[in-house]
Amino acid sequence: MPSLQLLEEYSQFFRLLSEPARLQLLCQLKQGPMDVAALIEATGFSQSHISRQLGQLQRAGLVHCEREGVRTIWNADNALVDDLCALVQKRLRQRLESQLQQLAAG
Amino acid sequence: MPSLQLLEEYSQFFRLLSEPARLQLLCQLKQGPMDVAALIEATGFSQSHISRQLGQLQRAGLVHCEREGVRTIWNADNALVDDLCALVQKRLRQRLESQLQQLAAG
DNA sequence: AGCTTCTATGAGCTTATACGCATAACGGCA
DNA sequence: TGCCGTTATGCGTATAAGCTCATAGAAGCT
Repeated sequence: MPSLQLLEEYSQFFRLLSEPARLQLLCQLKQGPMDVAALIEATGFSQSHISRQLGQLQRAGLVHCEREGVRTIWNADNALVDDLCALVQKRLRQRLESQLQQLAAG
Repeated sequence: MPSLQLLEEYSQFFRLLSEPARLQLLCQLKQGPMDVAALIEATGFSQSHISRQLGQLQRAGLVHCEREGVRTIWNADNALVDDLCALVQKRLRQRLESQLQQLAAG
């Protein structure tokens, strides 16, 4: 069994992804590098909120930024989140299909 | 890009895994079916706490239970969490190795 | 240097939830 | 039916974190 410390690290990582706002920012950045103004436009979040969430994602190494003059251009870094989401999506689909079958059978 | 609703579902799922206690319970059950008394013994959590966390995992379809007389025997249901944790572990290792290299290079 | 624009952060409010205590609900047994 | 052991749940508390407002910090321009 994984150590408690490792479980703690896993859970911290999953916690990052447990916030829709952060997932949404990640997905936006997957489309391509963007500055904060574009993220505000795309998501409707406040500037400070976006800044904080990006900070968390950055500390986890999921995004990085390059300063371009006065603007900060943010990039998504890693395919991991896509893979994780794909697995979860597959699971969600399976569950719904299973529920559908039960409904049909009942 | 995934819809906001789908992102919400992803995040709810990740939130389940964002609590060390739940991950720990899942890992224990991966070892084999157990009743609540055994889980209390193994984790040190209170009975009510365990009951609630198992309830959440059950609603997500990650565990299920069979009543055996007065006891409830719990089982882990799905390999998904193992896969997710494996991916995250790989990522954590990569990051640590990268930091190590930077330290050596600096 | 002073002004403007863009981003990061401290302070505070609010909500969500983990966690324990007490107790209710439920199943088995005499 | 009454009692006991096991699990679920209402309630209260504490803490973590999202979110906003205001403001500080940083970068470019004149």
